[in-house]
Amino acid sequence: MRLPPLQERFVMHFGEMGARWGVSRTVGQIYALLFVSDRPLCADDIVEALGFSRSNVSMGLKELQSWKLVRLRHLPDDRRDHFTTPEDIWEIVRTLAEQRKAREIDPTLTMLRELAMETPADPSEAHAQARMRETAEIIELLTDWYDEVKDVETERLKQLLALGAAIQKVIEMKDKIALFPKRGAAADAKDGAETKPAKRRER
Amino acid sequence: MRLPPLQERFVMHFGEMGARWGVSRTVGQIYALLFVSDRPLCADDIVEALGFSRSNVSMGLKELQSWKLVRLRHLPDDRRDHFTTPEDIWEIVRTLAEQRKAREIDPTLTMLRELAMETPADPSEAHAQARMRETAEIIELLTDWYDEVKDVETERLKQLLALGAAIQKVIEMKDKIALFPKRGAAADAKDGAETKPAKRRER
DNA sequence: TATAAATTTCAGAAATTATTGAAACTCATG
DNA sequence: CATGAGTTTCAATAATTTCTGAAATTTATA
Repeated sequence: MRLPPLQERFVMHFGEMGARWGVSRTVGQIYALLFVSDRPLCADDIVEALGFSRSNVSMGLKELQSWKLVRLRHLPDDRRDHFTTPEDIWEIVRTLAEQRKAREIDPTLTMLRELAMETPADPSEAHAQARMRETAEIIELLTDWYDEVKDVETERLKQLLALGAAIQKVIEMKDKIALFPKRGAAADAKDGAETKPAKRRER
Repeated sequence: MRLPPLQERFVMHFGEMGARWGVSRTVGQIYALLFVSDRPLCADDIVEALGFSRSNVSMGLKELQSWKLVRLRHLPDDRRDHFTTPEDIWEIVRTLAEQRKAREIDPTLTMLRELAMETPADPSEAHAQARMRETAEIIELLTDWYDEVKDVETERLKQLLALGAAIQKVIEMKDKIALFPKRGAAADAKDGAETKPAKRRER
């Protein structure tokens, strides 16, 4: 590996981390390298920098493309594919969240819903099925939240994050204000959850 | 494997998923089995149900204990250790979040902070270092948010989740209300982020 | 404290996953 | 439409991880 020291440490760390995230060490390192690079890199650049075989790099790039984590670019007077990561790191965060949801959460939820529907032949399965239903409900709550929040624009998102748990105070305030109701219905001042527009349940 | 059909499918699925989550298939299956079981199970029960070797089950249980995902119990008139998962699934969600943060995020943040502090010998590292700094900032924003929200009690948390992106409306409302300021400072009605108590930065 | 049940350790075997190099393929260009 | 740079595929091999069984250790109780 022929790489300046800071970059090398970064790349090494993400190699190890990648392994915990369902990609191989190689793929993690390739991504880390692209992420810190100040220009698009082609496969040969990566071979040069990390010392993997050409074919390994090719497969790694293919996998990163399947994760939508890298972008293909073409430089003038160079036929080779070059790769970059988005300039905007928030975009990367969003892509990661989206992909992990699609690969881990969604299939699990599908399975749980299937199992929740069935009528077990063996009555001893009742408890297990109840737990599966409960799990599905919680996952639905979390993914519904995610689906709502994921499209909030970055600046707004930062505001929400900065508020953190203090959001509770704001909700309490809103509840008090609801004592002067806008529309006909007399709001329940104790429970802030009612204001949600209407539960989505397609997916 | 001697297990009724719904449980078997559930256990199999979580075995595969576990593999994507940094635990082995075996560990995933053991956890899934404990999760749906209506009583505490001992190692022999697990061997019986899943057909792994006794020692494999022992190591799996040890790993689950290191994740704090299972609880040790003792039944009357039985010397064997028995294991359960928490009744309250939200508690499991919290433990998972806590553990994954500790194993994946915290070490990464430490490394990024270290690298961000150093003065690169090679000036070509400037861009890489800038990206690392930016990454550290975003991770800090997210983990600070998490640290604030993680202790919110479950019912409150459900309310927050149910609000979802609609929270923006509440913030806008709060901003308007801030036009009648409580204390001296005249609030900026455009930017809701200022109300945060003060940035924690210990960890 | 002896003993027997329960659990853990650990080195090797088995299974899985990652990596490579050679060959096949693609496709813009002369 | 032939060439060759660039890319991908794939079977083989290397590396890693997981799993096992036998032996060692721990622990409750007699």
